[in-house]
Amino acid sequence: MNNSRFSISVHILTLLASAKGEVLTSDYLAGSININPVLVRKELINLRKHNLINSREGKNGGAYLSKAAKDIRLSDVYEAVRQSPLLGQAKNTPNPKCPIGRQMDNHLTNLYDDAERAMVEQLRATTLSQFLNQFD
Amino acid sequence: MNNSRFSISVHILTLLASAKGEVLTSDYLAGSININPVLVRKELINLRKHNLINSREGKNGGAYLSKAAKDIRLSDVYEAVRQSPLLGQAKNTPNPKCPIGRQMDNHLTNLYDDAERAMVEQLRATTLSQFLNQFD
DNA sequence: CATAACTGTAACAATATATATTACAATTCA
DNA sequence: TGAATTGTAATATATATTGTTACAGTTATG
Repeated sequence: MNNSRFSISVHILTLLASAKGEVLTSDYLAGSININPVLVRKELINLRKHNLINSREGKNGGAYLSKAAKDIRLSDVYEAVRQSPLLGQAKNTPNPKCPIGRQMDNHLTNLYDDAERAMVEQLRATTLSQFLNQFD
Repeated sequence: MNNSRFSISVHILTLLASAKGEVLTSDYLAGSININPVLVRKELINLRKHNLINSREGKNGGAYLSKAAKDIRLSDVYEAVRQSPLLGQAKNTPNPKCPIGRQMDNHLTNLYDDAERAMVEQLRATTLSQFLNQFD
């Protein structure tokens, strides 16, 4: 990952889980997270695309979880916000004339896949419900 | 991590391991990686600080591994370039008035520590020597 | 001992990415 | 119909990454 989208999405989902089915507005969510409401709405759209939340337009609209918090694993959240490999591949293209350089990307990609998989497995161990239960 | 420094450092170390003790110049390394030599020199300084390489100034100068490739684990490289948690904490400070928001950073930090630890353990499984052996 | 080949390092420029803001159409409730 | 809200685009601002230039300091070697 590259930014703080995972943090923001976990924060949103934790708030929704604590709301027990009530809808929360993007303004309310943004107020707790302390970021711009438009960013929250963008994240909500992404989370909805990944079937983690639903939202309602119009007056009394807002967002709510689309399934029970115990059925959402933090790995699901990670996968929803993931856009590029965890360990940043360099932008440059290694020199194809160099026998090491020209194979580097392949081997690094394999290595990164394994490393990222290990991390996702760890995230899979925690459900949203468990995460929420840690809060007082 | 945030950038491609891990990739660059692994690339550098792989080239040095393949050179079997011969020194390589930052210009040569930069040519294989296809980045600016100054960036390579900066990475070399960091790798040296972490006791992975040594370097010699002046004519016929350059860099070389400071220990056997089999004694360098890819987790060592990760730790050398690591500067911030793997999963980016958001820049914003959650609203301290929100009972969820005010505890969020703590719980996220614990979560991230566990996730990152799992990934580092996976990297620890591969030595630089093993990584190099994958190349034709 | 002069010269060429290097590293070390600072200062700065360019580019890319992330985040924030503004604005407003579309939707829904009451 | 009016108020509250999402959805979304366009644009601005901030921050981070990467690249460049320049040059002082170091070392090997003829």
